[in-house]
Amino acid sequence: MSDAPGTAASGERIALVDVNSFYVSCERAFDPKLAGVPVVVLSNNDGCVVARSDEAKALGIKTGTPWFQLAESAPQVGLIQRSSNYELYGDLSSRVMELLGRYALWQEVYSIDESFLGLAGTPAELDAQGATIRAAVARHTGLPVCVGIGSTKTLAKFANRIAKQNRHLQGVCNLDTMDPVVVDTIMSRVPVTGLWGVGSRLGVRLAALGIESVADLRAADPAMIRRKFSVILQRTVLELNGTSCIPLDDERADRKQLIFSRSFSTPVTTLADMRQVMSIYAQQAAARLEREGQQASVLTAYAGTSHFSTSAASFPSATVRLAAPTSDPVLLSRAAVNALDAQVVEGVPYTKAGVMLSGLEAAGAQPLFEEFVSAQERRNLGELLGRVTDKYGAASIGLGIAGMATAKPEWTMSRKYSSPRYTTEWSELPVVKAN
DNA sequence: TCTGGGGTCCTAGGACCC
DNA sequence: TCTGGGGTCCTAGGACCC
Repeated sequence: MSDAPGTAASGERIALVDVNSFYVSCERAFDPKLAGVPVVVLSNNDGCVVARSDEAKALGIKTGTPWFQLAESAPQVGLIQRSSNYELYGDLSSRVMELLGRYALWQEVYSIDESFLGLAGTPAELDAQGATIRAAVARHTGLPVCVGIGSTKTLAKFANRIAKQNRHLQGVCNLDTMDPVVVDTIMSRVPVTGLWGVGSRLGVRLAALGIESVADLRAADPAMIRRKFSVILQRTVLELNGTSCIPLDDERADRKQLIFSRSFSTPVTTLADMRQVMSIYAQQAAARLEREGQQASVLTAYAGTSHFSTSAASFPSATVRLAAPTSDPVLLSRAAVNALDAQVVEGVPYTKAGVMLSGLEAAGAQPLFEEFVSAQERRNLGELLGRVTDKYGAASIGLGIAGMATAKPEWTMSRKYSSPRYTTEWSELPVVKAN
């Protein structure tokens, strides 16, 4: 088992470390007023709840709740809201990840607030390592983490969930040092949809077979699961039984697609405005592509009306294959604008739009042809735009109809409750006073 | 009035080729 | 009425994740 490809070596265990209520914890790390009170962080456009403090959870607030439904009663219940501040979260994330890496044999950063770590030692030593990691992150970043330890990724994820839900474990759950009878009991109480990889759709289909708890799925026949569901769910069954089959991804593969998508603060109803949207979004996407050293060969431009609107729905979308892989903002912008032109209907209230780039590959290959500008000049232009926007913000420079630095278009995203960029902007550094 | 954004993987089916 | 058998590539859709 432990010698199979992609599994932890003998004696090794997998830890899953994640930050509790990550976005809320980031806000709290810089604003003491937020400690101990219900706090929610909102999605772009201050649309809906994406992170909740324990106190907010205790108020019964669910992830995805639209802010407008909470706004009125918020002052009465003492609920505080923040717009999402991705610069802050991204910066704290990299600090946490760097720190975690110091304690591990290997590390796979799984998301903005989660990392798998390879640990070695006796079960008791692993308990101690978990506590050490937790204390170190708290001391260096002010963020609370939980640590789940198991012999497979799925079990580590499960252990992490147990650590979060049971205060007395003090943030660390090691399945190897728990009484197996207790583990069985917990597994028979946790619904199968609480597992990594089992969502609500699978939950319904599994329930029809009488598989409702984690323990039920662990006891299921892997071959039957494979037949009736998929290899993915079969892997989950095997992993629950201690056989590692989800490979480690310590080398982050290049991404395969890139999406720049936003909802508007006010609907876009004219073709002229939509052209501007497409131009700006495509340039944003191009800038990311440039930063990652990649090129795209396929572009999809899309827009849509509100899913909550009662008037006729409209979801125009067009995909174009580019003449050659590119990260050139000029070409991508032109492609995006042209792609959607024929499908956008004047007068329809579009509430969101996006540009998706796919067929990505590493940059470096020479373009197959040149138009008016040489490839080298184009590269320089893309890099220049990237450098300027990195330094002065996305609105500081743009091509053609996207160059609107003086008047921000009315539809641009709103973030009314944003905290300062404490760690990434000199002028917004927190000020500490000692008395 | 007001409801996010960004990814991955697997599977089935069609186009096309020999 | 009979009307092969593969293989590959691509895409759309479904499901999941944070």
